[in-house]
Amino acid sequence: MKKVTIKDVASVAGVSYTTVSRALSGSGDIGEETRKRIVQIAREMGYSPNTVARSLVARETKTIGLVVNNISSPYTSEVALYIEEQAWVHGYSLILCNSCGNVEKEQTAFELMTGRQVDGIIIHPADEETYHRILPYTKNTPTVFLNEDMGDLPASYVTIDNYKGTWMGTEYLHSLGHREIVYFGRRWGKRTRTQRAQGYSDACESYGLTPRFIDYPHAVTTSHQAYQLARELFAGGDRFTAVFANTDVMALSVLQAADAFGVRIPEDVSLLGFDNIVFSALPKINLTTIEQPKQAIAAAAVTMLLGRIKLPKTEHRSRVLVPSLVIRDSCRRIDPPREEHAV
Amino acid sequence: MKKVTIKDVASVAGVSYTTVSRALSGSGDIGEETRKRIVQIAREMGYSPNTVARSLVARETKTIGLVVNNISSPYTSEVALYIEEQAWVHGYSLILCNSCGNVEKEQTAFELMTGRQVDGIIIHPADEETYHRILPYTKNTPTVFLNEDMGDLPASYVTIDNYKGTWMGTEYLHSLGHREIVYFGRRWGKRTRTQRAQGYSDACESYGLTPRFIDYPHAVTTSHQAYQLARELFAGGDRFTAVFANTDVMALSVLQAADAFGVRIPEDVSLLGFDNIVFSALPKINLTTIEQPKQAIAAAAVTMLLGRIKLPKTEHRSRVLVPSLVIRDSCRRIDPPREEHAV
DNA sequence: CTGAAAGCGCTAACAC
DNA sequence: GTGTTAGCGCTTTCAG
Repeated sequence: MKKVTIKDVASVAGVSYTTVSRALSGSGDIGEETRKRIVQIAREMGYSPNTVARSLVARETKTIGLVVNNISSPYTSEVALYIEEQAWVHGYSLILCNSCGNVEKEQTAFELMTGRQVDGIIIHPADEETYHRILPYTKNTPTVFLNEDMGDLPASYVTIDNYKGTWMGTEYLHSLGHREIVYFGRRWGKRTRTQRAQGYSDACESYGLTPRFIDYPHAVTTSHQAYQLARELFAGGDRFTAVFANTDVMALSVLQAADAFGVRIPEDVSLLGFDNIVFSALPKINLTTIEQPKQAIAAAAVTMLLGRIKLPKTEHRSRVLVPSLVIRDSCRRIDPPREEHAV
Repeated sequence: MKKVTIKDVASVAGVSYTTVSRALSGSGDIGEETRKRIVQIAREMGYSPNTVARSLVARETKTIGLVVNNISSPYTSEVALYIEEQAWVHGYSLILCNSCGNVEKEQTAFELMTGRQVDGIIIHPADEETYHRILPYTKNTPTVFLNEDMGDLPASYVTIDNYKGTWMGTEYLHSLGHREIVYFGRRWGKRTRTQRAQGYSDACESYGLTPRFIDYPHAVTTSHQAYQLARELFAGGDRFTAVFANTDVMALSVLQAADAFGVRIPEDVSLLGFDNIVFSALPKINLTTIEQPKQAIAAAAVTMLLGRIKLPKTEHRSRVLVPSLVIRDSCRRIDPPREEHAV
């Protein structure tokens, strides 16, 4: 089954293959008569253009790379869906790669993708180190970072205001009368994580509360590991009236552990998540959470990347979208123990 | 920022660019001395091979296309993760495309992907019509169908025994004493769907039960639409003691609707799902379901595709994996109304 | 309006 | 061992 090329069409049509190229790419100077005839013949012969060859001369592949930690994470897969849709609309295809939270694999992914001449890359970085690791590749390939505030680094990114998100969440819990809130699943290594922890921490301070953290040692959230950690939380015997989870997936694990320990949510302890994945809206889950505007994030990332592909020289830009509080049923009002009345 | 090519390296090294090619691709005849020197120079110059050019001559891209209905579906994204991992292990990259359950878009995706010279394609078809629509492309590009029994059609596929799955589920419900089981979310257009419905239907018949179907008119499952349908189910006032949902996502919607109507699961009605997505294991969800071995499916699909890429002439093959029952808490034993005792 | 020729970056015969 | 040459499929000057 040999594939039919432009030359095959040319010889059948009895013209030079240049003419065929022109007829097919619709570029300018060609007789309407011959054009139609060639297009017709090409169709009959089942011709389909070889994009690889075309890319080689055009020096663009109309392909963008997407590297994420884990495509099966609900948050990520939802964003990936929107990114693919946006890319598609603009005539771009997606090459997907899971880094598994591994910086080495991120680097390999960049090597592979730049080798494949992708026009640009969107990366949800695994770690703080990521930036430096992939820096050499970003010199030649426009890159936008997803969900990560790159601060002063020369990098384009779109993210949300994580600091504000956790502040907002803490504020909400405080307004419900909670004074003993533990932050579950703090991690290190990325600004996003630090900022989330910081927003909570600063809010606590401003309300005169003592921040308390449960740190999560692993790079990628797995339900199982988060569940183990949540068990320790409840087994620890510490006092707290609310837990603010670093992500919805973690919150779900807390929910599960609470269930195992006979702790009722929200009667015994309130639970607040972050991300607003679809399953958080489920009945009996009904997780109150901080929403990330996923569709807007995806659209902004694609738009930004396409902009940089067109004008690579432009200064780096950033878009910081705002999260919002989605109130469902996992947090309840309680009577604050001492200082003051609930608002 | 011009990219450095093999020629640049050659001129710096003072050799012909063929030599550089040989040095870099490590193929055979070249002096160990010069090889090392060239590799060194290439590294210093930041050379990175242009895979596009290489693909053009090699006539392979080491890329496989993956087209799915919706990457954000939990089942799909999990399978996609495993597929990407498997592909990666074998040195292949993934081009991802969402068909959104749309046959037109599937066709466009095939056109695009074959144009990009992918070495093969894995497709989770949207519809029965899919096969015929993409047939012309499969002539030149090895294709394996995912999650769809292609029957006698000349096509390679890996799927599970859906018929057995629903039979097994129905049998289980029957064994718990259920005699009025409704099948929620039957759809048309794919064998998979028909087979699921049929397994249930035949099992009912063999147990002397009357099959009852709630049909789902849409192509892609959205929680919202499934929820609406589930509401109608409970609003209808029909009698039933168990519902067997076509997918876990649908089961979750049933759960939600039940909640809204004050119907308790499993006290008032038992609920059985299909797929075993991660969230079904959640506390308070704890959905009993038919498990699809996702990792095995992914591995089989990649293996099969790679096999066909290597030997395209081979006869079409199929792998039909077996589903299994995962018992959790959403189905309970009841006293059968009349005929006989529960086992 | 159409054809000839060059070349995108790389590999693979085939010489030397 | 290394260089020369051709060519993968296509687009794009540049002539005519």
